[in-house]
Amino acid sequence: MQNTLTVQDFNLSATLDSGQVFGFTRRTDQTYEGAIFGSRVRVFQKSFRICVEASSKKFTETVFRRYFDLDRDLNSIQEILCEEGFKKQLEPIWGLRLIQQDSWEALACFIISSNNNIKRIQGIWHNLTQKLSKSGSSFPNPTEIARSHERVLRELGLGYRAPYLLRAAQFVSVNPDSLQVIRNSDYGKARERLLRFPGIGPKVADCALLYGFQKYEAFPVDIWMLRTMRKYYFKNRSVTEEKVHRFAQEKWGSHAGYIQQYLFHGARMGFI
DNA sequence: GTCCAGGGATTCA
DNA sequence: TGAATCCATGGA
Repeated sequence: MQNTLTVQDFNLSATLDSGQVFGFTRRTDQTYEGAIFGSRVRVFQKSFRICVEASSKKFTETVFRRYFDLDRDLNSIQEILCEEGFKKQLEPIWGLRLIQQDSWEALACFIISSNNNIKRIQGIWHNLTQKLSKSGSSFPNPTEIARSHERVLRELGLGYRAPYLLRAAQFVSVNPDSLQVIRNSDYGKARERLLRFPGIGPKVADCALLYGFQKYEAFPVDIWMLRTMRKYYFKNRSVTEEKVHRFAQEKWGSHAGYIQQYLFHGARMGFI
């Protein structure tokens, strides 16, 4: 499949560089290669035009638009950023969108993400994909990881997170409908379920829920968000992650996830 | 050598 | 309850 489509309020590089997905490699300034639901894709943006090349015929424009959340109206997000006084500073990343990625991939990647950095997580993504997935080009499914061993996962760079990922993979491969159950639950219930897994705490759960289960109330608080929220909403006083989380939930509700993504990426880029 | 990274579990006070 | 400590690993 090769296609060109017209987009509004979409920023490909901000979307793919904002730490929500780890399987994309930047080839040129605006060209990325990666895997979307099992298809290899190459994506290129030039202003309002997107060019997509995919290895599979099953990969359609509809799939692309859903994956990049392109049918969402971002006006309400823009209004909030404006009210909060971030509009001007975050102009360079305007059009950043939350990817609707595969539930298992998001869950697995954010188990790996704990006390880790984005570059290493990307490296581990590629190691797992090359060594454990049948295709060698898209993220291994739960069964493929469950068949592996803790020792192998450690060799691929997971460190102490290896048993966490292994146990999650084993659980999901034995209970194949468990992800769908979480998807069908409301945010609070879904969060409770994820928190029962070893290696999944509040932050990892919120990332998985936001990126992999489309729970837009989720508000992951990592070290960057803690610093940023302290700076703008807590007069630089020390606050707990839990308090920041509660604050954002009450303030932004179902928009919290999107606001978090703009603040997180904006802070990492040095814009705020 | 030391610090840090999209944290979480365990131990200790 | 809340604060310290440990956990693998690689880049800065």
